[in-house]
Amino acid sequence: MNEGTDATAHGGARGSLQLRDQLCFALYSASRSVTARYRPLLDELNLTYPQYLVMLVLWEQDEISVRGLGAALQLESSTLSPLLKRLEAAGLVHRERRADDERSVTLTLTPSGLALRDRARAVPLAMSGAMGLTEEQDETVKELLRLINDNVSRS
Amino acid sequence: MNEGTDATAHGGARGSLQLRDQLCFALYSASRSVTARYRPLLDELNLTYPQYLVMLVLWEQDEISVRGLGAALQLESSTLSPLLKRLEAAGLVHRERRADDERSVTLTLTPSGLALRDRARAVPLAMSGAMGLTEEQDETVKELLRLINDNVSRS
DNA sequence: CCCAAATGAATCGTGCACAACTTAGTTGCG
DNA sequence: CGCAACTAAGTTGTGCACGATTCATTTGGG
Repeated sequence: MNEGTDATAHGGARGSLQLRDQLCFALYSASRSVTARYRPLLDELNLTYPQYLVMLVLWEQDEISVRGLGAALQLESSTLSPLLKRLEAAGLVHRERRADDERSVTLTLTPSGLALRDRARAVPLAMSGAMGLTEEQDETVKELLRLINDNVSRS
Repeated sequence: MNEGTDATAHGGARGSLQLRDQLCFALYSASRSVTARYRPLLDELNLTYPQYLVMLVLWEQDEISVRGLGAALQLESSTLSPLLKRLEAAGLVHRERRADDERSVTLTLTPSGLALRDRARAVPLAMSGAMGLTEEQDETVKELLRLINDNVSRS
């Protein structure tokens, strides 16, 4: 009814200002919903969602620099430094300046951090169930999200 | 090579702890990239990304309660209250207690807030270009994101 | 060798998100 | 009517995100 006021209101929603047409909102909204759904699972592990992502990286590749972690997660040191301090305070991660380059800090898992991996194994499957996508939909959306990420990050 | 340690390492990635297999990370990561890409566009309008979303709602439906806005954006009053104060301070939004229910606050656009709509028209199209999806991919990913959102929010 | 540029991490300030709580106002039931 | 349950906003505390800046260290060119 109010489409007359929109420049491109003829089905193609690319230039619309309507919230429901915006891919960005679908993305923002789904991301927050998913994070919220993770929360109770991660509470069991005493991790926040970004902390969980950091642990995923470390479980995959122990001994990594803050810089390398930032590259993997696309996060700045200004985000990671305080987060890593909290993980260190929780006894999951050890931080140490590199002997051969004092600018760099090497992250390693403590025994406790390594052990947490076993308790975390149930998390991805539980979440996959909550999302309720078929294997094919799951792959499709992951591919499209990575495409968006690549296109938008480029330049 | 380290797939032997994963419970379900045979192609199906549903239960993997590897970062690149996680839909949640693709989602989180794409969402942040897209928001970052919006930033310079929205700086022109002196809006943050969540503020822009609030303005989208108000441009679509002027006169809405904080509660209604929260329902539209799936955000709590604890997030919206300070954000709306900033929009009011910027002279874009007017807040007023309802006469017939003093608990409720009605939001309306100021002339300046209404005028901003014209300057915002270019934003969605510019972003659509930056994301670089075909019309079909755009629709597909929006549908799947809404499906995820629905499934994950349910219960 | 020296010093300017570059690099890696951390710090600071602003603005979300959200849980837990508070305050004020409304409603409905005995 | 009276008051307990409920509702709408707002406040507080914690933890991201990120730009801008700082600090220590390393590197490379003259």
